[in-house]
Amino acid sequence: MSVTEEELGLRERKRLATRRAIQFASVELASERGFDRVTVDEISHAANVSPRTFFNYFPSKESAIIGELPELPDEVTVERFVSAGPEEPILVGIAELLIMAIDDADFGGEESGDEVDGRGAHRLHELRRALFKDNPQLFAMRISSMHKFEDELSAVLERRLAHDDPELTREPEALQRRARLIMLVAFAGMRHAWTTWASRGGAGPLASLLRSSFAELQEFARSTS
Amino acid sequence: MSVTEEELGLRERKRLATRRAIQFASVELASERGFDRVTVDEISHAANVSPRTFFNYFPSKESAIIGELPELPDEVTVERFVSAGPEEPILVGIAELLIMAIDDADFGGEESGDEVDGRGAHRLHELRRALFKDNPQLFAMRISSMHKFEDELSAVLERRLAHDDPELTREPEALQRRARLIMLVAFAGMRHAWTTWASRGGAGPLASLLRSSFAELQEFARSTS
DNA sequence: CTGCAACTTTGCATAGGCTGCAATAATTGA
DNA sequence: TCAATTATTGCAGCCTATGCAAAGTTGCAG
Repeated sequence: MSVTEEELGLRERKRLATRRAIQFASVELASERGFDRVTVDEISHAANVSPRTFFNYFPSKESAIIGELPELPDEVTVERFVSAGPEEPILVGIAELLIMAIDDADFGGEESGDEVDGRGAHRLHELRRALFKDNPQLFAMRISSMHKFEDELSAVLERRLAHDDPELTREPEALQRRARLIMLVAFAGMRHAWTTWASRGGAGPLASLLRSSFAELQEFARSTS
Repeated sequence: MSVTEEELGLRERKRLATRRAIQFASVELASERGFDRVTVDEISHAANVSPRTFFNYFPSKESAIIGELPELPDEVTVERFVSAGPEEPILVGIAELLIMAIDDADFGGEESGDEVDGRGAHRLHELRRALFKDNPQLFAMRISSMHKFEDELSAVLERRLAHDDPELTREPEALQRRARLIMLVAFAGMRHAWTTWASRGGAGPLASLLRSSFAELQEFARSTS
């Protein structure tokens, strides 16, 4: 039961609607014509706002298209991951974190569509996925825009590593480096999942492909050590 | 003994010189003022060319700053990697390939500076390294511009995997996916090395940090399997 | 329900990246 | 030395993006 859009004043509801209208227009036009054959003017016109207003909502054309950035799940879930213990394979845990982080509708599985909430949101996500499938450069842009998320994930991994082996906290630098390395490997897994998904024409839920990629990662780790 | 700049006509030598002048001006001005507080006009002026000429040499301001893209070493070296055999740890081999690919001066160790060839090239590389150290975003740009290299490396890894285990060629798709996964992990290692380098203030040769990062990668692989 | 405060939308002006085109200039090879 | 090739440049123009101030909305207290 998401809180979105219930109990909001007219002002905020309008804002939400405008935001979505712009995103929708962006993604739809980019799907039809390609990212750089659409102008902000055209998008704004399709969304019934002035070009200037477009830039009040998004800092760049790109950002209107690539969608919301991932966010770590709630602290309870994070804490469960952190304290899962050293026996629990870390890659599996990370995969689940990522699946949650990257927003069900965008990345995910079932999607019970009866919520009034996500009227257009669902369709927007589908369009965006199709767009990304045909434009790897957009996926690359999306990845590049995740610096903040990278740092957050890195911090969580640090907690996990410290919890698994308290010894490590005696060398904070090494701990941090290790966390960052694992974060980068996780991102490699994410990119891999996406590549696989795209090369198969976008069939199947991304979430399960992500699990597969992380399994292959595990397998590679085994074979190389 | 590099072939560069020997036995070239006046025309090509001028072209080379102009190219370097532009790169130098770009990097120097960006160091002083930051990437987006320098205009192409200013760079062009500093390099004594018209702004229009700037864009005859580089497709974007960015590309003048980030420098040449990495290239795989010669086929002999690549073939040695491909046929190293399954007992040879693949990550070590990849690390050496990367070190060669990313251009000694840019990434590397000693650099015997007595070549007449790299008069300004050496200083340019140093400046660029310093610039990258303080601007992680530029390093990110550089990484993003390596799509072609990613594919090349992926192809080499495919050959290596097929050579190590000919069975794999019976499932070309799986082979390709595996190669790509390893390539992405290798890039993770590269980013990690660079992060470490930058966070330590740019001390020490990048090549050895790359080896360290790949060793940590190996260590992580062992610990997680 | 009125009117003020807070916020949003918009137009306008401007900077800066980037491209096509056509004129001019330099280099090369015969 | 001349003609072909290639390089440089200016110019006009399109597009993204930002600051600023005017005009329009919404929300809320009286």
